[in-house]
Amino acid sequence: MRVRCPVPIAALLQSPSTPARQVKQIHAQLLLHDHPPRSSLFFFNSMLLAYASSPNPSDGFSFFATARARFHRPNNFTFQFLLKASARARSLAQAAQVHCSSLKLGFGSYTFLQNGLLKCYCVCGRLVDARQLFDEVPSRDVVAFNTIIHGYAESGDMGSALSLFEQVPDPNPVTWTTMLVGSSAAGNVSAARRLFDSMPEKDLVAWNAMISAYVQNHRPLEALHLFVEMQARNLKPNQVTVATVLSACAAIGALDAGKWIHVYLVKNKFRLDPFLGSALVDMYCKCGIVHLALEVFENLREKNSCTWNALINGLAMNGLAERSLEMFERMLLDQSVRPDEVTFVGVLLACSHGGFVEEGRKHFYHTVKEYGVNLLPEHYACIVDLFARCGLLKEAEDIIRCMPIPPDIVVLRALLGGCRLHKNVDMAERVLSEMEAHGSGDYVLLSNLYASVGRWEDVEKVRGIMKGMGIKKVPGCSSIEINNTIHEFVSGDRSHPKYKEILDKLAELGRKMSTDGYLAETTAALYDIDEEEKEEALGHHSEKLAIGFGLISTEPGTPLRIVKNLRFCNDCHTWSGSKDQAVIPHVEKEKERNRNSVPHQPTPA
DNA sequence: AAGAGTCAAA
Repeated sequence: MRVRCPVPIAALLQSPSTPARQVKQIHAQLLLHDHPPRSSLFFFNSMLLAYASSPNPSDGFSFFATARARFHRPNNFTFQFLLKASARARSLAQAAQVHCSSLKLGFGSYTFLQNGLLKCYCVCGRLVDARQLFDEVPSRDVVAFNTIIHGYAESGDMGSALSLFEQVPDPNPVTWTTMLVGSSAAGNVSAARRLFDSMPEKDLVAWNAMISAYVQNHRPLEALHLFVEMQARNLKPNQVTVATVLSACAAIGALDAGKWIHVYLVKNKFRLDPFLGSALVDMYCKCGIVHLALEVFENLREKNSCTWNALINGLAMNGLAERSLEMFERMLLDQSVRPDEVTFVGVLLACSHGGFVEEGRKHFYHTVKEYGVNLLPEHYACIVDLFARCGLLKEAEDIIRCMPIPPDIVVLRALLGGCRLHKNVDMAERVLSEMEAHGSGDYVLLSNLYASVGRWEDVEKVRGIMKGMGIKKVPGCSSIEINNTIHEFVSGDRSHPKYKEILDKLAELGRKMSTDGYLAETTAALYDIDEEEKEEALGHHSEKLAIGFGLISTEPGTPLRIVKNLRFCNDCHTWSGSKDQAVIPHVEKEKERNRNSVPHQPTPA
């Protein structure tokens, strides 16, 4: 590459899509060619910006240090980009140094630099210092407000965020969106929605933020509603919109909607970046269509660890343990990605589903360390589940005793499940008393265990305790997609306008999946049988993961429902449905909303 | 030439 024509190179450096490798090439070229000092500052600033925006922002500092002479007299842009590098590298020390030099050269009153420093304080979690700077600066523009409001929101201090928000003289869409996202992160979707509705002008980012707020708060149906509304208003979705909506489809198991998005983004020539690729792979896996997930994955030009993780976890979730582990092997061969915590959740899950004790042991004790991955509660849950399921109850319990973090309820439940499976009453009682210390126990499981070893008196005792505590079987909820429309359905609700169609669809899906497990699930859904009968019907399949339809338990007090995407969770030994079913804190509000259907655009031919 | 807000995997 020649450095004869400077302007395109500057443009190249400023473009976020220029790969880091190319930046380095340009860097080398720039150093080779001796530019006249007057024009070179511009290019060196551009280089600096490119480094500051790269995945390794601290390269900016080394570049600045080695090429210091070329920056003969740094200007405000130089400092601006150095501050950007400091913020992205989360380096307060660098920021302070840059700030000092900028003061010496007389840039103290530059608003861009003040805001840059403010940003550094915020991303480093120094909200008190940030606030002090903010209060001292005479020229606070809206960017300064947005920056510190974002800082407060990120740190969970919505009170301070709100009080500043009320002082912004002229809030812009960025200000509103910052508040919206903060409210959403605090779990306050209705506040987020109020902000969204109050925004004088909503741009695409604001729509994306609101859609995302719904997804992140386990309300994917409303996310899809909003997406439809957005299109009705002729707003063109972008990559971000599409990735968010795909995750909503994945969460609710909306396959047709997900396919529609897939067609949409191909037709509109969206670049399949790792974000979109991962979202597609995940959506197809969660909808149980593994071959489409694989097809998308193999055709992706860019993959990152999330993409690999989506597939490895997706295969494991779908019970394809060997394929999942094969993919993991392939990932290890790919030099451009490294396995992380999430990868190993998938790997251990696969071992657990496949009953691969040796392989699980190897990964848990060795591979994880090889790649410097921290063991999370999820990893412990998987390995304990694997051992406990295979009858290695002692080893499973030993792992729990040696955990550097206190065992959570999920790990204990995994062990308890093994106790039940292998009829170890003593250990079960021990585990259960520990679970009670966490404020929860699994009495249904204990009662089943007593029953399985014929200790009927104990069964009665446990049932008595359950009755006394008001514990009863809790109902579930579901959604189902028929003709591009998602219906929410309460199991056994024969007055549902689509009752007949829903039953037909369930039967059709049962036939399509055509394995005993799925059929049993379908049957359970059709006849509205209870948990115990379902377990009977499922037989040995209840030990495996199943994706289909069935009954699900969620919050006490909500009606029994059919759930789509039903799967058996090895970690917690419970049946669960789509993510949004897991948390339903808005029972009252949900009654107010029209929850029966989501219209979707017809799938293009 | 640049600063603030939105996206994927458990």
